[in-house]
Amino acid sequence: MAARGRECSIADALEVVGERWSLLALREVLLGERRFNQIAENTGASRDILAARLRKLVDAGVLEKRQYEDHPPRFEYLPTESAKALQPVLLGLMQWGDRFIRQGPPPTVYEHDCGEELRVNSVCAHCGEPIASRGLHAVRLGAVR
Amino acid sequence: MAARGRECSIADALEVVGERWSLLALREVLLGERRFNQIAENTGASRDILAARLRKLVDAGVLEKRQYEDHPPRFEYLPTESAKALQPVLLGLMQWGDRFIRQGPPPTVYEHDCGEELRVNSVCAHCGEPIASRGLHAVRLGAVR
DNA sequence: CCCATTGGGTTTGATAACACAACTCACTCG
DNA sequence: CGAGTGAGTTGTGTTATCAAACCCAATGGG
Repeated sequence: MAARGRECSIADALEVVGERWSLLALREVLLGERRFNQIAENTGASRDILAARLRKLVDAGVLEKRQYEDHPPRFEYLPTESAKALQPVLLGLMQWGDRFIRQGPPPTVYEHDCGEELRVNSVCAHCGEPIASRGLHAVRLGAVR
Repeated sequence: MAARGRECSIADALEVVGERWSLLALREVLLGERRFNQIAENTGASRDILAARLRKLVDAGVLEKRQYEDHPPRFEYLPTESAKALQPVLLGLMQWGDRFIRQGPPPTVYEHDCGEELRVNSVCAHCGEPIASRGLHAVRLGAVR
């Protein structure tokens, strides 16, 4: 698709999860939904598009499609390591939506195993300091094609 | 648009930044690009779509459009607090792309003010532990409309 | 003066993505 | 036998996206 523009892993990531419904389908799988009909209902995606998106996510290794019944054939979608690694991004997006887009209280609340309501903090893996826009700068950039 | 599906801030967030080019335009603004032509070239977006996306981001309060010259009128796009708050999400997406989608070395590298190459860690704001998929569970969910 | 260039878009016409409902297939259950 | 479930696919429109061309105001060079 987009063969132009800056070479960038954000762009690459969006090739896989950047289409409408992809991230919402992923949200449902990470919430524990595994079946096509449930994912369709909970996201609101139309069935044909959802089928295409799930196929793409499976092809990209984000989901695993597993047959859990032979007669009749029935399938479920499971999160891979790749999907689980994306969960903090989803949570970050959710928190951003809670704060800057939504009006009213957050519709979805998570609890961390420490017992408290979850709020995600993004910190530098080296020094542990929270990441702020002005505390970082790009030292190498992808070339613009 | 999507009036159906689970009530969810991820879905709300995607209404604003979920379309193709929105996040890439935001990436450029956060990298310091401010002018329409530069953003168009660096993302690869076509000019009409980019104009629509930028308008939407401005309307949603993610970017600020400022006139920096009167004759002829010239504009620049600046990141608001909302945009800056989204940067950790962008970085998370970039890191995920680096690790699970890309082959080869990361095209873009950031440095944190602590002097080290930036890697983002998502931790629980309360206990400071890294967030793993199995260390959390939803305690309240948005209703499915 | 005349022409090209820059900046910031809008218009146009073709192509691709999407939405919605209906349909299929392979069963199971009452 | 008929209804229901699960997991899609097919058919038919509508909408969005794309690339290229165009517009306008000003500025710079010959």
